[in-house]
This record gives sequence, C-alpha cells and structure tokens, in this order.
Amino acid sequence: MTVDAQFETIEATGSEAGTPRSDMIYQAILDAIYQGRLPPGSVVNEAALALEFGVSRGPVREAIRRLQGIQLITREPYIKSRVVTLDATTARELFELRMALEGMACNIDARRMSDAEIDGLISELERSRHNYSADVPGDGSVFDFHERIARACGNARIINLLCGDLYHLLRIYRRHSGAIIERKEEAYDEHWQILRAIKARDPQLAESLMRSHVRRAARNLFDHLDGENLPDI
Amino acid sequence: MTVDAQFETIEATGSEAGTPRSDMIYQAILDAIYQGRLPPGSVVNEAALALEFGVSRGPVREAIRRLQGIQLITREPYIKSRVVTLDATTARELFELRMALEGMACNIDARRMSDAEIDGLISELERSRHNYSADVPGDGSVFDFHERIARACGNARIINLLCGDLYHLLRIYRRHSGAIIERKEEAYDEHWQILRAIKARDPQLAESLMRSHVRRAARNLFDHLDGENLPDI
DNA sequence: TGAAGCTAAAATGTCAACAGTTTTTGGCGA
DNA sequence: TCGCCAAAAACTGTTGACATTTTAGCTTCA
Repeated sequence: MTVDAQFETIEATGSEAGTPRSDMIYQAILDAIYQGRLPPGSVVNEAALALEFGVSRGPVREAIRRLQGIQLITREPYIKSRVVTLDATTARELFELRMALEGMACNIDARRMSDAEIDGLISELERSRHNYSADVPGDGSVFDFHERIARACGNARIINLLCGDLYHLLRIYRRHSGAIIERKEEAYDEHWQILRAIKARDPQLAESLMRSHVRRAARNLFDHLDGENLPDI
Repeated sequence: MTVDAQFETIEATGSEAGTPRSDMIYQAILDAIYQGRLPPGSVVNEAALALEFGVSRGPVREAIRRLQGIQLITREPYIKSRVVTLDATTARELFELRMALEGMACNIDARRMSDAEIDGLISELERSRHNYSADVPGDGSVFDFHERIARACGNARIINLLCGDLYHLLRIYRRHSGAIIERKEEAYDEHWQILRAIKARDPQLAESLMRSHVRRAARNLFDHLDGENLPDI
C-alpha cells in the first residue's frame, strides 16, 4: 500500500519555500504514477498518502482532486479512487485527440513560426539524430519533437492539453506497455518531413503528415498490445 | 461582493441526498458565472461564498479548484482568484481549439455514425428550423447542433472537452458579448451542409465544412467586438 | 456450501480553528 | 501631494477532529 519510504516529509523533495504543500504533493503523486509505484488500477488512499508525505489529508486531497481533473485518477463520490486503467478504448480516444490537436498545432506552426524558429528546430532535430535509435532511453532531457511542435503553436490551451493532460497519460502508457518497439528510426524521418512541410509554409501538408505520424504510432502500440486490434482511426 | 441572497443554504438548490456539497456548490458557482452574478474579472472569495451557501470553506474551496482546473477561474498560490477575463487572445485560442476538435468530431462522425443516426439528426435539424431565427433565445432546451455532433463521435475525451470546458467558456462569451448578431440563418445552412457531408460518408469534407463554420463564427464574434481584429485563423 | 443481512472498520466528506502570505491601510518624510 | 514603509486586516493554505457513506468481515439461515 505505501508508495515508498523515500520521502521523510514532503519538504525533503519540495524545493521552493512558499510553494503550497498541495502543489508538491501533486507532483509527488504524479511521479509515483509515472514510476509505477502507483500502478494503473491501484487505489489512491488519502490518509495513507498523507501519512507517507508527513502532511494532513487536506493537501493530499487537493492534489488527488487535481489529478482527477485531468482524468488520471477516477472520481466518484465516497468511492475510493483508483489510478486509471489503460484499456484499448482509452488509448484509441487518446490518439484520436492527439491527431486532432497535434495536427492543428502543425497547421498553426506552418503559418505562424518565424523562419528562424523553423531553422532552429530543424538543426536541433538533426543534431539529436543519434537519440533516434532504439537504445537511447525515451524519456529524459533529450530533444522532444512533439513538445516543441506543440509549444511553437502559441495557443496556450492546445499547449496545456498536449504538454499537460495528454502527455501524462502517454507517459503512463509508455511505462506500462512493456518492451514496445518504439520505431524510432521511422520517427526521425517522419519528424523531418513534418518540419519540411512547415518550412514550406504548407499548413495542410504539415497537418496531414502529423496525423499520419500519430496514427502510425497508435497502430504500432496496438499491434504490440495484447491482441487488441485497432478499429479504424 | 455577495453573489445573491437567493440561496438560504445550498441544500435548498441541491437535489439528490448524498450528493457532496462541493458538487452542488460547483454547479452553483458555475451558474453564478453563467448568469453574470460573478462577471469576468471579479474576485472569487472562498469565505464569502461559504457564508453565502451556508457551508464551510472546504467544499467551496474544492468547487473553486475544480473551476480553476477547467480554467474558468484563475489560480496562483496565495493570490485571490478571479473569474477569467475574456480577451481577444483567449477567444482566438478557444476557437482554434474548437476548429480542431469539432472538425475531428465531424471526421469521426462521417465514418462511425449509423445511417439511422444520421437521418435522425437531419430530421431533427429540419424540424428545429424555426429555432434558427434571431428572435429565439440561444440557450435553452432547443436543438443544439454542435453538442449533438460532438456527442455522436463517441470519443469520451473529445466530448468531455467540447461539452464541458469549452462549452462553459463559450457560454460566458455569448453572455458577455452583448447584442451579437448570431447569424442564425447562415448557421442553419452550414449545419445542413455538414450533415450532408456526413451522410455522404466524406470525412474530410465534413471536417473542412465544420472548420469553416467555426471560423466564420469566430470572425463574426471578432467583427462585433470592440475594435479587436482577428489575426489569421 | 453459499448467499443474504448485519455490524464494525475504513475511507471519503465536512467543519472550525490556526498558520503563513498577500493586500490594504495609515502614517511618515520629502 | 506623492511615494515609501510598517502594522493591521483580509485572504489563502493547513490541520486535526467529527460526520456520513462505503467496504469488508462475520453471522445466520437455507
């Protein structure tokens, strides 16, 4: 039940003074989910977490409510909440949403990014080419193409969705779908093509390429999932 | 400062027994924002609302946190929160997001809806033609084309966004943008065309038509807004 | 054996008081 | 009069206790 004993109190991990405890605990629970200490389907107990983090139930409750808001934790009054489970339907819905949002981000990028921004992104992509091999860890401080594309669009709502809620879910899927072949080599080519379309100021092509790219990632995930087959996307 | 004296306690409005107070208060604050009793930019005071609703600060705080989660209320630690203001940038971002999501919804509809569903929607649209005139109140229990299109797509995440967060914001815009000409007559034709494209099983056309429809609504809003001109969308 | 019903434990929901931070207020000096 | 600074007020953040509901375990009976 206990997530871990590595936190004496939440102050140990919390950095800035003046940051509310609820914010620190939000991040701590999120990390626990990321790292699999709170696996999908496990119950999220307010009192236990409060004891663990050395705070009262209030801040823990607030953090949980926030995670429920982005649908990472289930919510039903009086019923104990659980980390969401990752079924095929949820995955399909996630990828459909990504196709819509990341596609639109590319569309906007092709119209709004400056030439300098685009060139900078292209050179960063090429410099990070060695990261696009199967033996480099996926998450970390490496060049994150999708995040950069999203942030470049300048639409705070789209950025917030893609780099917040959806990104959390995607990370959990990656973490818990075992040894998925990540098709990194193909990804590099597709990323490069998308940037070319943006540089060519072709919003529709850029959007179409991004959608295909996300669709292929979805198919890849489903092909390596336990027998689930992907309905038309 | 006080929202209204019409609630003795929250129990008066709350319907079901066993429903948490925080849920009722969430709805109550949302209504207050809708009805303009909490106009954009006004501060949202926990203690005042708690006194108003006859409960302690806890449930009120939770309701506010939820509204902050969908970005209807600002959030910054220790700083008093306010109802979001409706500036041109926010509106542009809202409509861009709607173009992406409602477009995708149409795309999915054209592939997944059954013929019977489509025919039913068409006949409902035609039956409600008399509502598409300027003198019929916009909100109410009338036929809501956009909601129906969104719900038909079956993607819970997209539905949740369009009929939840974004719809709230849109309603507030409608409420506070004065006597906007709602171009209802044009809307009927455009809605009808979209349904034709869905019935013809043409996802790309349906998506394109919906995007244009939303774009025109955005332009209409900005044209009638105080001098703000809409950047390229 | 197992299924329905009851009881105790556990979990979530709510409250009132206290702590820390921000905002306001009032006075001071230039 | 205006800006600056300190103290007070107001507000948000946090806590521990209590209330309400669910959950788990036990008993009973067929």
